[in-house]
Amino acid sequence: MSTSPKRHDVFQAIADPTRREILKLLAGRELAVTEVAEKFPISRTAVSKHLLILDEAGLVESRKTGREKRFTLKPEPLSELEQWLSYFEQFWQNKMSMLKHLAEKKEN
Amino acid sequence: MSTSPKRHDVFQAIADPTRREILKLLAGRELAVTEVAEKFPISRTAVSKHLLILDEAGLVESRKTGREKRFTLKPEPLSELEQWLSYFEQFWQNKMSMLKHLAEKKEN
DNA sequence: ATTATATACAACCAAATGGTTTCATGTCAA
DNA sequence: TTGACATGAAACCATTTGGTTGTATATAAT
Repeated sequence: MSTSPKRHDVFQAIADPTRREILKLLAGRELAVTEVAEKFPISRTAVSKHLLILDEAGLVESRKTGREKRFTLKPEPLSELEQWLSYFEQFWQNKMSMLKHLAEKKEN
Repeated sequence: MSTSPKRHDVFQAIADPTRREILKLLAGRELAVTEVAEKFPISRTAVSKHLLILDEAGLVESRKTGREKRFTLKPEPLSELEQWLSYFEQFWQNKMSMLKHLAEKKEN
């Protein structure tokens, strides 16, 4: 009845860089498996597996329309991450060290 | 010269539940490998490996005093996570769904 | 000097992970 | 209805992961 059997949690789901990219791709727009796969150098099957893992973590939602299955981001489970993170904020006594660290990363 | 060769990033580092627990343990206090290992059902060697991975991700700092090596939390790299998360906040259009999701988890 | 403690290092192992290719099936278009 | 397209599913593979045990070495404590 509930969603997927949840063999993967949010922390595992976002551990993989490809999956993190997929999430960004699906943020806002709805894409079919093939459309997602086009953006990556790996096979459609591999992308499909990543989508399954993201689905198990509740991070994406899918809808079958005709022969394709279209996915969108479902950001809610990220709250668990946010919650986890919030615990550590108290140990960032001086937020400066964090800001400095942030400034050091040019990358997104 | 920089810290460790960083074969592991923050996302991978926090993917494992044992490592997440270790981080909480080290938040605030400084513990030696053996002291950390005592809190887990796994071997000291296994814990030591987890500490190495956390170190590679820059999430802990160690200091050798006599025959022991004492670790503490170094939360700064968590900013990368926070940064990553912040991107998705815009897709949480109504924060209610997030709060609802948070409310559903009794667990910490 | 001897023993106990704290850690490191190496070898090994089973299971999980991230990928592939191949084949089957359902759906759309000519 | 025949072919093209989108996906699913299975089998397989190499590497990584999370763990183990055993051995070595440095530091304390007796």
